[in-house]
Amino acid sequence: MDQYNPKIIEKKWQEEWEKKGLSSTPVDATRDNKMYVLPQLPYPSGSGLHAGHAEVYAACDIYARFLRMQGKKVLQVFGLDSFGLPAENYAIKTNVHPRETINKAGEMFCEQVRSLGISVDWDRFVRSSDPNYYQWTQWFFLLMYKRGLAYRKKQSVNWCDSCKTVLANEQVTPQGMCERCETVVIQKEMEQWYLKITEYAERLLEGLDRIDWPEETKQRQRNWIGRSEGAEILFRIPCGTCGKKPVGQTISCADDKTVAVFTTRPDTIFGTTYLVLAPEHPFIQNQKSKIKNWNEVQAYIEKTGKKTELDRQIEKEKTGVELEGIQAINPVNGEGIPIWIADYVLATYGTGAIMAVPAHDERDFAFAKKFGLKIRQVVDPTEYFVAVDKANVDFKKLNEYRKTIFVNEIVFGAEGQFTLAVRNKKIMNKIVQNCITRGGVKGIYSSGEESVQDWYKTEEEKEYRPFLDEATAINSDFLNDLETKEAKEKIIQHLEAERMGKRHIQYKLRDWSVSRQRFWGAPIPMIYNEQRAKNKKHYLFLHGYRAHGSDCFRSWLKHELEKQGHIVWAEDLPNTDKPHIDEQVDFVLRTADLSEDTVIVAHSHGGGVAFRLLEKTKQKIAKVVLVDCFYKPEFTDKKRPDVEKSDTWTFDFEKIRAAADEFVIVHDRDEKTISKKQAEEMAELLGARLIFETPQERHFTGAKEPRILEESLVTGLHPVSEHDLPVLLPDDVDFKPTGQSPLTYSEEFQKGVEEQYGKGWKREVDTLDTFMCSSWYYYRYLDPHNDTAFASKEALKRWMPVDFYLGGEEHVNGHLLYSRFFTKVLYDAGYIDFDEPFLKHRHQGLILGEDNRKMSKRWGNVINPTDVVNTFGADTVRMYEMFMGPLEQTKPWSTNGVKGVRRFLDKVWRLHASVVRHEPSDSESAELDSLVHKTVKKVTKDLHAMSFNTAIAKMMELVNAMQKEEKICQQHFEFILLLLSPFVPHIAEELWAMLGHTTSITLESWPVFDPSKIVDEMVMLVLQVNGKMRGSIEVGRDISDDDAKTTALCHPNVVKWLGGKEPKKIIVVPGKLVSIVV
RNA sequence: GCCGAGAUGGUGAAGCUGGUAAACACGAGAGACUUAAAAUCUCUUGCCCUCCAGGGCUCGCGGGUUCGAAUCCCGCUCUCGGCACCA
Repeated sequence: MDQYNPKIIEKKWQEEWEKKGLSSTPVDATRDNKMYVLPQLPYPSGSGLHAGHAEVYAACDIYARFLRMQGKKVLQVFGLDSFGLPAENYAIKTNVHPRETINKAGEMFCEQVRSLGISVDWDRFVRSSDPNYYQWTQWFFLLMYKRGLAYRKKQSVNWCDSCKTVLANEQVTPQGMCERCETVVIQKEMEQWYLKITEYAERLLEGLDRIDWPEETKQRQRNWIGRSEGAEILFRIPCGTCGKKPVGQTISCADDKTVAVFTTRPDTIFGTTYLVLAPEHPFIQNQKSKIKNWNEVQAYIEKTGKKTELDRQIEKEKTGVELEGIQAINPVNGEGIPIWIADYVLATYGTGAIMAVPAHDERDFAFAKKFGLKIRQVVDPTEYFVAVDKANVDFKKLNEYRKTIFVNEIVFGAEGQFTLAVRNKKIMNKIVQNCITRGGVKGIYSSGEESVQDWYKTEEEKEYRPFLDEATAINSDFLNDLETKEAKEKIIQHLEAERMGKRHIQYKLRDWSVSRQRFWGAPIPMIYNEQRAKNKKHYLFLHGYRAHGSDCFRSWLKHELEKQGHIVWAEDLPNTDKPHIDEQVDFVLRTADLSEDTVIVAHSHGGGVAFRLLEKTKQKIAKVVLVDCFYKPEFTDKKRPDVEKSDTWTFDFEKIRAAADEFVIVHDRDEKTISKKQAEEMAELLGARLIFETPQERHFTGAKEPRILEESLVTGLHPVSEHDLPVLLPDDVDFKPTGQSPLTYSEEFQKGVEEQYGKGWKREVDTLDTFMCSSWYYYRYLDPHNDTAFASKEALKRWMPVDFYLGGEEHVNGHLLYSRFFTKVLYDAGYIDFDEPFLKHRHQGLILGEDNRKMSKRWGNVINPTDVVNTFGADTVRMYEMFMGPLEQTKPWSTNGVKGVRRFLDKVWRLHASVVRHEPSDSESAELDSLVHKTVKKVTKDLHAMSFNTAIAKMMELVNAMQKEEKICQQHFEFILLLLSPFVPHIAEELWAMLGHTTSITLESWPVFDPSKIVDEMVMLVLQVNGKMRGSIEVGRDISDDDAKTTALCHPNVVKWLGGKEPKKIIVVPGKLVSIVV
């Protein structure tokens, strides 16, 4: 017989499988029998496949093959994440087009992956840089835009000066470096596209509880999202000239300003002794004229602005400058307090301003101490002590308490004596009642008492440190004596009633910046018209039922817009109490002019007026913003007796749609009168951008809503029509980085845009972050050739969600979070009926070099899996990587280990020579028969649990046992081949064929064990005397407990160790042991 | 500083809801086959005392619960990962 030669058989079977289409996706999959196995999308780097990739593909493939044999309909596909920086950087160096580089690298990568023998459906292969792929990446961007989740904003961003691009927060290392090139990242003010992932913060948190992911990974996402509960509180800054002092809501002077702060401890507001603003806070520039030490302030702002993230970390000493000449008023007691700016307050978190409570916050304390600011305690820092005997404490209960509350435990004094120190008198009493038994309490003291002070505080500790715990409020007026929890509740209610603050939940998560000033990515499918954006606009405000031109947000907005030089028309419409839209439209047409720079802002009932107006006019206008509008009255006549009947509200939406460049619908998320559904319908009719918002006041009835109006009033910006996708990457591009997007200089790129959209319109020249490509690729696998949708409804329903996803830990707060976000957006938009993409997710462990260091060219310890495939065979590589240790664990490579696995496969090969055709009972021991069935059981269980290493160990055990037999029956050999086939498909297939089979082993069913054969007739009973093992006996499986006891007591070793004493107690664990206590 | 994961032979690691710690593999040692080497096969291999028999010790450290703890509880040490002036 021939030698085992993987080089020949592996190639042979790979071709055979492909020819027969054995890895094609089954057509008869249903939601119940399907399994979607997903290896993470790789970037095909020039260095090719590395050991970690091989681990992922091997593990997924073993699992997929196993599932197929179990009758599941498996989808397994492979693709490439082929947009991105490395190819572009290479292009800059060599002037070779990135498409060429990446296609070449991709082909090589695919070749390497194929050589591992993985059973993926190659017909569904996708590449994110192919136009029929990125067309849909662009489609997702438009979906986000239409739903108000994509917006453009100028703000400070992470800039890598070497890559010449903006980076997402997720792409900046903790040291403040660019993830890719390790250049120090700087902050730069730039206009950028963002995706509003923050909108989904709460749902991204909530969804984590429903998915099977590593607990650690979920925790990391929770931390990254960073939810804190607290309050936003308004502090008034009086004008300083009129001399009046505002208290709470009372407005003393029209020139008073307010600054909002966020705090998680609103209960400590009476301890606020100063405010601190971030140096970038816009309020500061606003107050330039009033700040007496402006030069000093400005110098400080400049100095801190130049600091990099890194500098900020190194510098621990607090710095800051007081804003002289102004002060803030504490809304709860009217006290005037100083305002400082300092860079320990971050502009990007909360409101960029804090109320400083130095007595109860370490950072504020350090700052106050340095600058000599007042410190006022408002939470009682007293510790209460209970002196007791250790023996009298019920530690179990005490530990229960310690899980939830602050209990300090200090041992001191004579032996066995100690005290409990508790921060809170009520809780202390509870502990005394519940946790201290028998002898009871020797005494109760508080830290105020002199005798106690020496017990627990050294001289050094007696000095005040900020006390951060939750306890009882003091020096706090109406909050006094309340516990922190109650005090928080009360102060929030108070502030809300006074309109000086509100409950607020703050997240650390920030919106995802997706623009890149790079060439090799999907173009952002937007067009802009600079002139239109700059033009002075003519705003037309159309108010609602029973309202006036100056009502709700409009008076504030009018003021703002006029300040910017725009013209605002905001007249009262006739008959606001009994509105008729035709009459109102006539009035508008008589008194206002429409032009191509007109923007209509309509509220509520005003929407009807806007629609009729657009029907009647021939003038095309720039934009229509519909705030909480409706296009047909939904309420009954009883509720709104004076509003026209719905039959007069019929509109020609085609005409309306043609009358304006763009429509935006802003809708109160919680609005009851006008349903969300109507807003969605209207958006569909108008092709409008739909932004759901939580206004500060219901139905946008009064408060300023700057964020949303800023975003919805923008003009000169358009999405590319869906039918015009993809926006193709042009070829005439100079890659050299200039800080401007390379697409800026492409003529080809802008060709035809003006013809189609009008003069002055141009394409957006930035490209999308590659993470956008990889946020949805698992949907494209379902239906990769579809050119009418990213995937058909039918395919989505059949295959999603992903049943098993294997990928790297480095993507926890990037790719994995973004993918969940995309999926939730698709769910909201009605494309899918689930909102978590990956049901079960695991990370492969990092594979280290043989020297236990990270594989790196620098150490010369890189293992190229393809080399190993060439020397030992793909089967060996697959099996070795699984045998190294648990899938999720970091583990070092060992060439000797590889040899060991190859040795094992050689052994299996040689086993074939001993195979004879007969029944198991004819020649072999019953033990081997039993071991075969036990192995089937164990391997099946381990594969379900992804414990590949132990499954392999068990199979090795079986093979070792088989090897000792002179002859083995064919049936047994087939069992082991079937078990091995997911791991080492090539050799299994070859041996299977050598047995005379003409069909592929991959089409066989997974073996089933016979439960009667895995039960041993005789079992070992372990004998213990006083908990120590003293011997063992072999007994029948069905021995009774009494018989077991009797037999055990007769055992010579037991007799010896009993030493003639009478057993006090005998414990029998059936089938396992007898434990005798004397 | 905060959050998380982990620590078992010379090495990678097994060890189920507490019940013979070290399965499987690597490495090492001895032997068989061979002129020799490679390959293969057999045996030994946690540590200590001992010719053997046998005994003692051992899962990072210290306690506790239990007839019995690698496993459960408490405290500590160290290693690795994440976050970090997030109010």
